[in-house]
Order: sequence, then structure tokens, then C-alpha cells
Amino acid sequence: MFSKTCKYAINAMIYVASLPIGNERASLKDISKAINSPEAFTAKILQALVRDDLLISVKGPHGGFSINGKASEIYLAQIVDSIDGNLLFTGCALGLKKCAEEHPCAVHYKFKAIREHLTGMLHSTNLTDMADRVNNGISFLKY
Amino acid sequence: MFSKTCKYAINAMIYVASLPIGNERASLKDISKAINSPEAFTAKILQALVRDDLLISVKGPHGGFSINGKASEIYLAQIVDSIDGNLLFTGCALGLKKCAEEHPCAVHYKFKAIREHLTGMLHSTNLTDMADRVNNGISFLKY
DNA sequence: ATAATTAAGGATATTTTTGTCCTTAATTTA
DNA sequence: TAAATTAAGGACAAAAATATCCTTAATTAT
Ligand code: SF4
Ligand code: SF4
Repeated sequence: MFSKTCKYAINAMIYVASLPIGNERASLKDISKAINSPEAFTAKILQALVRDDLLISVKGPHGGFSINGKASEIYLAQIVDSIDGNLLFTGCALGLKKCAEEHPCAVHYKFKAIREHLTGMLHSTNLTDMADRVNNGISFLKY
Repeated sequence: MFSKTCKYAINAMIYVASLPIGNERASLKDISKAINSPEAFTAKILQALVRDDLLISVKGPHGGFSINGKASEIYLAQIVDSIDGNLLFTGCALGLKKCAEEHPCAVHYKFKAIREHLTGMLHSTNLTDMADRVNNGISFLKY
């Protein structure tokens, strides 16, 4: 479904979004500890998220990463798209090079609804939704 | 979603299931041509499907692969499970080691419905469904 | 200014996935 | 029986994904 890189990215974004007001910045070390991910690899992912304007980074003591803009306006779909690209949204379930309604793969008639369900969900779930649940102890970023 | 290996496997199974009555066997060469896949790699996949009792193979002239049993009783879910394992059905969307309803990941409340939708579809779509559409020119195994 | 802290980025390493090649085994046809 | 055909299987290769290490750059605190 999602690449491992993308899963780390999603959890990292949620963690940063879950930080308390007044202390909205977390270091690489904090983040990879919070989501239980390899630190150096996570660094690369965070760099990519900064490049893609989903995070803002600050160097130096008390530096770290914070959400770029409002968490309530960042949707899962943007993170997935940033890391994994749009293949999940637009690619063929069976890997056909070209997907046209007039030349559908063998699972298209069944798969279309699921893809729409999935992309609808990703486009309607924002970071605040998920961060709130983490803060309320309803959901978790690591096991 | 599915590994490339799994996509090849699905298309290959559908192709074999689409063969006309009385000639229900196809060679590796036929199959990889029909689904536009690398021959040697496809050989490995077909071997695995034979090992998993989804296909039957016969060596020698006019040998090849045929569906083991009734195509109408083989569901997409079996192929996916055989090749990719059950992680798509049971694994965590965000990669948490353990998934428990009491310790859900941050997307669980949104993801659960989609996973059920997907697994429901995979468990209710059989090879005959798809092979018929291919035979009727409604769907295609390659581009 | 200096030292300490933290992210950026390049190089490299490991693992997994995808893919190829070649030899052997089984079966059929001549 | 011999030759041809086709799958099985082992060894290897290439590419992609995942992961680590080290140096540099920026910022802050002393
Ligand atoms: S039609 Fe088939 S090929 Fe096109 S997107 Fe749907 S799943 Fe993919
Ligand atoms: S709860 Fe989260 S962790 Fe468990 S399965 Fe659902 S998605 Fe995965």
C-alpha cells in the first residue's frame, strides 16, 4: 500500500502536528524516537518533506522541524503524494502502462470503487484529525 | 498495493483461466506474451503458483500450465495471499509491529473500512468473472 | 569569538525485489 | 530409441528500497 518511507513520513508528520502549542518544534532525535524509526533514514525523509514544503526546519540548538502552515490544512494525500508519488491514485492496479476507461485491466471494474474510497479518505483526513487522537490516547505512533 | 510479482501472477492466472474449453493449457511463452511480462521471471512466478496448487504444470511438447480445479472457485485473494502474503489483509497500514484494536495506529479509524472493502472485493472476485470479461473484450491483460 | 547543537547533504552499505541464464528433468513425437 | 519440446531449479545479476556514516552548514548559547 504505502512504502516504508511513506509510513515513516506519515507518522512523523502526525507527531510534529501533535506537539503542544508554544513548543511546536521537534528535533530529528525526538521524532525518530517518537515513531520508532531509524534516525539517519528518518533524517532523509524529513529533508524531503522540508523540500516539499510540508515541514519547516531550523538548525542549531533548539532547532528542529515544525509543520509548514496549518496542520488542519495538510491532508494525508499530500504526504503520500510527496513521498510515494501519485501512482496509488492514478496508476493501474495490475501494472498496465496505460489506463484508459476504454482499455481497462482485468480488475478495473472492481478496483475503481476501492481506489475512489481510498483516495477520498486520503484527501479528507488531515493532520489535526490524527494528531488529536494521538494526544487523546486513542491512537499511537509506535508499538 | 500489489507487488509487481503479484500483478504478473494475477494477469497470468486470468489468462490461463480465459483459455477455451478443450485447450485449457498454455506454455510459459504463451503466457508471458499474453500478459507482456519477462519470460524467465514469469517462469519463477508460475512455479510458485504450481507449488501453491493454484496451477498444474505438464512438461514436454504441448505441455504448459492449466488452472488447478475450477476457475470459478479461485478468488483474487488466494493469488494475492499466495504471492504477497497476508500483510495486505492483516498488516498495519502504518507499519506498526502489532495491531490491536486497543492500540491502533493513527489511520486505523479511517483505514479499517477501506481494508474491509478491499479484502471483501478480493474474496468475492473469482477468475471466471475476470476471464469472461477478457474473452468478451471488456478488459485487457496488457497494454 | 568560541563552543555546542542541530539539520543538510554526499558517499556508501545492506537488503529486497525484480530479472536473467543455464543446466536438468520430464514428456511427447518421430 | 532419439530428438524435440517444455517446465523446474540453481546460480547469478541488476535495480530499487532501505539504512548508515561522516562532513559541512547554520544557529544558538556562553
Ligand atoms: S482500468 Fe485497470 S488499468 Fe486502468 S486504472 Fe483501473 S485498474 Fe488500472
Ligand atoms: S489499527 Fe492501525 S495498526 Fe492496527 S491495523 Fe489498523 S491500521 Fe494497522
